[in-house]
Amino acid sequence: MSTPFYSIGQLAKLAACKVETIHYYEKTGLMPEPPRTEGGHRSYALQHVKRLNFIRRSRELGFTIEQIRKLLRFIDEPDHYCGEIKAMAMQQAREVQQKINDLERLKEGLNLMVAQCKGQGYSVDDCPIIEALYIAPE
Amino acid sequence: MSTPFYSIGQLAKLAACKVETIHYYEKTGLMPEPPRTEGGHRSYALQHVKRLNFIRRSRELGFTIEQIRKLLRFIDEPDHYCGEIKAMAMQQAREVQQKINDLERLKEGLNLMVAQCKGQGYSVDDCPIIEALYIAPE
DNA sequence: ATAAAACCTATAGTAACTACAGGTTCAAGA
DNA sequence: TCTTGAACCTGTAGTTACTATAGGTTTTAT
Repeated sequence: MSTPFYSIGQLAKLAACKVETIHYYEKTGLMPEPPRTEGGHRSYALQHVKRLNFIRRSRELGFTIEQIRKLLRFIDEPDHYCGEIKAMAMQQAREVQQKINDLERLKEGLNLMVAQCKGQGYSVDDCPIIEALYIAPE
Repeated sequence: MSTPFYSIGQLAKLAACKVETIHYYEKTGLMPEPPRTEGGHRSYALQHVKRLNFIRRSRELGFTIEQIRKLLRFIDEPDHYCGEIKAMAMQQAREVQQKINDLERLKEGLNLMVAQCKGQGYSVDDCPIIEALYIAPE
């Protein structure tokens, strides 16, 4: 079996993120400062791979760094309970729904404009898209 | 009737954006450098109100500054035709749809986690949300 | 005339990274 | 063992679209 230590490049591959991002997470305290080799290279263990995966997947779900910091505190301190984490996930789901609603309205507006636009061959002066955006005050 | 000149503060109110944002748009070339008063204050006319409204509404529809710069070039140069603008609006609609799809998947993931979580009273060790995020390699 | 509100410029800060520059260490082949 | 190239190191600057602050000047209203 191989030793359970990973270079930062290996960690990056295992958790599907970039080396620079790991540096950044370390600087901002999401990832711990790992032990180093003689020469000063970072040396990671399996727990780091797990933690970084957690961070990446949380980012993919739209959590901000600050929210993830909070989630990690819940995990790091063993006296916290699941309720707080559930509440955060529910809140996050609500925010995502809100964003979806906004984008749906936005899409409506765009489609309306596109439908009305005669397209090629007509000058910008007659373009209803421009019209729609260029609302003159009074 | 009043003179058709507006201070930057009045312009900001008429186009529903902040004074600092107008400064920023000027620096980055979206808004032109307007004439000044004796004392050096910016003096705007109706065309500026229209242009700033155009920019704001385009931003609300999710266009980036670079895209708006392009749209404004189409408008500023009288030899362009509506087709290019229609194409940009359609492309934008496609991108918005893509974002909506991504967020829908994300919401699914969150709701699944929330549904499985027993909540209050259970320790973090048993939490399926943590479980779902903390995917161990190997 | 005076004082408050609005304006001016320039710089730094925000989120979450990404991309250098210029140097050091590690791993593999000859 | 030596060498070379890949991977690593630190630190700083750039990205997007603004927002905020500081410290000073002009305008406007009383």
